[in-house]
Amino acid sequence: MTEQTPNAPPAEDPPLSVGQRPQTRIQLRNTKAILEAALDVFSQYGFRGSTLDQIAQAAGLSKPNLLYYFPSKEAIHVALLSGLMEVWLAPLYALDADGDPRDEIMGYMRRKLEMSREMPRESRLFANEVLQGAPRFLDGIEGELKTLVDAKAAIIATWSQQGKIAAIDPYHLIFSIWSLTQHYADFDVQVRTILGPKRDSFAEAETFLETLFSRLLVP
Amino acid sequence: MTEQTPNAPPAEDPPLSVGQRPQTRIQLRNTKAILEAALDVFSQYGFRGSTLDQIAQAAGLSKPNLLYYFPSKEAIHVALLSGLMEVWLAPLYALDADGDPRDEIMGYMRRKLEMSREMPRESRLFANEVLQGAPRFLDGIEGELKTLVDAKAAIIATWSQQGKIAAIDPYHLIFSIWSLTQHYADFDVQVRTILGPKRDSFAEAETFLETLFSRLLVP
DNA sequence: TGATGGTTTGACCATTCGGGCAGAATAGAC
DNA sequence: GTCTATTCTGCCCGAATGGTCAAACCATCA
Repeated sequence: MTEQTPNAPPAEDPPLSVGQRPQTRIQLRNTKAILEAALDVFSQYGFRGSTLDQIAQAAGLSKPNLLYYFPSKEAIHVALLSGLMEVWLAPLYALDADGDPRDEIMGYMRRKLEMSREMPRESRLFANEVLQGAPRFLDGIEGELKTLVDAKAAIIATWSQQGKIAAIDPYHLIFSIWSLTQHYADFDVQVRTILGPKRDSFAEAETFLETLFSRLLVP
Repeated sequence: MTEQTPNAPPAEDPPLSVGQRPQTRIQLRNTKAILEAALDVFSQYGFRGSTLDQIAQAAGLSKPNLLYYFPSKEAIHVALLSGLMEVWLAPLYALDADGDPRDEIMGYMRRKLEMSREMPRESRLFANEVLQGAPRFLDGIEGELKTLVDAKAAIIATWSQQGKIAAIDPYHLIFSIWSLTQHYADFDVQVRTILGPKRDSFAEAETFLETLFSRLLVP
């Protein structure tokens, strides 16, 4: 429940004046509440499927009050996306070129699965956005994400060439980690329905993915 | 009042393949055009993100004319979903208990990947729906889908126990096939952006997934 | 050719939605 | 307590949106 997200409030979106205002306690509390509520709503209904009224109600504010802190619905969405970007990419940033190849990749997979379990809303938020062509997020994908993936893929490629892991395409390895881990968050309803209420999908997923990637990485 | 004419235009049946109503040529053509257009629109924008005007325009019809063939926006969506269900599940239906275990599973994976390549709109349609909690499709998931998966998982479990393939959870194996193949359709924008325009994501995916599942299945 | 029933449309409606605005309420410094 | 900048709200608006309906259109066949 407790969000310990180290996200800085949207530095690019000071509510009122153009000049950078020092955030008051109220501003901080409300922008936080708004982003939290928006995460709830956007991740469940997508951008167009969500309404300002929904978000306002979830945040315990009136609609005009919402618009006092953010200039538009889209601004909230963008603020959310970019604010969560670094959190979302942190596990991949942590992949260390100097670590043990197998451990690093398995660790990345584990952290990603952990994030799917702990932050399913964030996962669905990004999934919704990308699914619909990332109309408000292409910049992020083309920029920071691509840069990061390119860098880490290069590291993995080196490991491959050195025979420390199997000779597989590093990009598709990363894709496979994304898809397999996020699947349990994004398609949670489906997974749970098929597995039934008694099974712990994430616990089982961990075992399964451990096996899968162990076998995949063996040189 | 042509309110509930029993033999008239489709009130609730999938007009395409299943319906055996005495359909006019015009009815057939237009319902087909509507569902085709709706697939385009719904798969791109999700249910709430799509408008009747969009669908009508894509189908080359007027909005009232749309509503002459389908009673509501939701009816179109449901008709689409249920109409496509059998197509979507066909690859899994084809998994044969009497075939060679490895071939059957690898074949299923290949057919699924092929479907992601050939029918990305359908993939995104289901993805959108499930992502948002499958509000209009839970029946399908709880019913036909779960039944089918249970049946095929049992087959795979047998193969596992007989040592013909690795001892892995059959449900998660199926999930992994879904997630890895559909990822290339659902997150197409992301995949293409990261790989760049010159690389053929699906061709590479085939190679990669071939390796991945070969290694995973080995007893 | 005229009758008939399926097909199409323009005009319309109620609701919802994103957003604007003036002014009231309030917090915090003095 | 006063004052001021910040925060909040009631009320409004124009544009979309899902959906309705009576009338018009048109293909077909007796």
